[in-house]
Amino acid sequence: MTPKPPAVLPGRPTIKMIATLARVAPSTVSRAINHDPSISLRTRARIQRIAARVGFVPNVTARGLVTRRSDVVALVLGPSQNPFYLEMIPLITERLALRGKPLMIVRMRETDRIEATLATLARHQVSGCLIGAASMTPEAVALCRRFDIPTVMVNRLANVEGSFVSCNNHEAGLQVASLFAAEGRRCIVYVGAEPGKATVQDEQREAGLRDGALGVGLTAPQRFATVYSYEGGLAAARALLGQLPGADGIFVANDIVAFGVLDGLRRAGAVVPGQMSVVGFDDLPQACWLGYGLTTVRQPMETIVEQALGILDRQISEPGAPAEGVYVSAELVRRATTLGMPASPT
Amino acid sequence: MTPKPPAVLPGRPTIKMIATLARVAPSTVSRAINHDPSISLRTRARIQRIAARVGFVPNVTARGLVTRRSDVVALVLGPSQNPFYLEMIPLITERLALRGKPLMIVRMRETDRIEATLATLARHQVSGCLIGAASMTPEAVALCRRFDIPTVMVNRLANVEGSFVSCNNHEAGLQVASLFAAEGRRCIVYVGAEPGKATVQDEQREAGLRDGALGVGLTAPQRFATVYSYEGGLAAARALLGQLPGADGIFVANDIVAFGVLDGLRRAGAVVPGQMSVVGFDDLPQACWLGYGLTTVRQPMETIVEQALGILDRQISEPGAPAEGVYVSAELVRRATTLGMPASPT
DNA sequence: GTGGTTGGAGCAAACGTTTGCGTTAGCATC
DNA sequence: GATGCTAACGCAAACGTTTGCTCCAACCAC
Repeated sequence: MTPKPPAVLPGRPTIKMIATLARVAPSTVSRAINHDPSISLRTRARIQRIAARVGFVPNVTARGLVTRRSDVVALVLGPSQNPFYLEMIPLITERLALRGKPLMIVRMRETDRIEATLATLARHQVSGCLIGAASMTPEAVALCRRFDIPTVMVNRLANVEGSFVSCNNHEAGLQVASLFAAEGRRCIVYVGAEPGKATVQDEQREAGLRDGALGVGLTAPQRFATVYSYEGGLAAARALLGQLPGADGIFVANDIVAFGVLDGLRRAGAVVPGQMSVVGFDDLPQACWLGYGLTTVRQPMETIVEQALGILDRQISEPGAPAEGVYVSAELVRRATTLGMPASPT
Repeated sequence: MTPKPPAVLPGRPTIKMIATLARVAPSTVSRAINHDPSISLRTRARIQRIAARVGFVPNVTARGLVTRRSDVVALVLGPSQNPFYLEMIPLITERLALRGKPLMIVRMRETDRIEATLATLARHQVSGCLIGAASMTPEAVALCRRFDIPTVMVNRLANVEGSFVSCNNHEAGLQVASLFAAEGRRCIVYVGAEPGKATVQDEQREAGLRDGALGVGLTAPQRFATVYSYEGGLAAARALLGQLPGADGIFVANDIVAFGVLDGLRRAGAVVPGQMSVVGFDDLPQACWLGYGLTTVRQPMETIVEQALGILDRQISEPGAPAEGVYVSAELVRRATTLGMPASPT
């Protein structure tokens, strides 16, 4: 009957309600809330007081409509089983919380195309996007530009333009090679991804190992391919012992596989590190558990995340900013699966 | 000079552009895209063809403004170190992807109040919310209602109203007790959270263990408190061996602590399971690694997630729906840290 | 031929903010 | 006492969708 009651009280408080309550214009409320200096401190304080009293919560959806930003940062993950990327999530959310931004996770299944995934991000007007375990294509990069989504690839390299932050895989490979050499290892192998699934990272790690090995007069390390999982590591260990019994130094592309390799070797009776050294990559929390003590290349996750978000910040604040690429250096952490640990105190 | 060029081509395609392209009204485009049956199949197809051709991506921000929904589901996590909740993320994102919804992660730090966190969700108009490792308060529940955010607590119980899905912790405790009894254990202990940090879940697990133990004539299990981490487990093992050397059956509140307990026991020379049984909770992937072989209570994560999302679906589609609570039953997975494994074939 | 139905599409008003400009009052300047 | 300046605020038009109506033909039964 009554076409519409004025409705000043019901539902969630909006800027308009506060405006009428404070007897100012909605625009003034908006500016007051956003600390616009062109509003006098008196009114600003008064409005903020009222806003707090009625429990006002700004609607970012409405804001996003006009600013074309949602304050949300997306992390796109591939189907990878590697817990490294999961471990990154708490860190990212924490750092983002400092900026008042939430994190949106988008996971790609094996069959999903990155282009479709980016469309999802575009729908939600994310203000930035981190590419985790997933690969960019030149078309995807174009889409990002078209949709105006600042993007940085974290820990992924690809032969495409764009910002990235990655650790120096080649250098890490060199370090591992020289560790093996210092231990007197003669027959080095690299355990990596199956053909066609190797990323640029993998290749660089392997290349580093190879270059390092050749540099000290060793033969080029043989390559064993396996699926990236604990079970894949078990299988790799079996294959390796069967096909190359003389192997005495193993560099595994990531920790999760390395744990499998280690357990596989032990089950087969191989003595680590006496007979054989094992080095992983990532430094997952489990690496320092007593049962493993895995020597591994530590990716400085905090630094990586910090840098990635920093780049994103810049790309967001000045849209035309050029792409940035930064390498952070990885650190070899020596534990029980290689020789020569400095004698432990006591 | 010219006040504004018609601008039919630039920027991201909108419903209006498609409307002019197809010579229909914007509303018709909207309905066509959303499969509204009141649009003839001919026009619908024609519009969809055009939309696809120009690469139209609907703007959920604009939609959210009117529908007051964003299609985003939030998962709020506490500061817990337990990887169980991280493992849940891929599963949730996958299931949500089927529904075309992305996942937003909101992490609470130790000092954050859940009420503030919910405000964040309200800003973003999330259409639903899963409470993971974090505790609800009655005020928080009220806020959810006020903000109209359907909420389900997953794997968390609290003495508040609201939907939840949880595994039957008490029953699991009983199972563990009877396993210990069948093994002839006499001195059972429970390793749980520090005082004040125990959740209802913890208490139920412990209560189940106690009830089971008393039921078969054992004394009530002693309780050891520790921080929920691997290192906490190590410490608990040390304390336990020192204070209660006669202990022969340990039920640990979760796997991550159990791994620490196990390693701590081994380091101290205790023989597992000969001298002592160890049972964990969660069935993390590491539990079946060769180095551990942890007997543990498996939380059926798939079922839990499926149920939680199902409840959420219902709460979203019919806003007034009553709260639902479902218990799923946990399954004891016997491995190497308890006796009596069925003889392995071969 | 009339009146009633109905399928298909358009109109226009929201939804809650932001923001470029326009307006006002107060004050100092000459 | 006009003029100019500035600080403080109001107006109104966006932003891209959705949705309750209205409207118009075309069809049906009588």
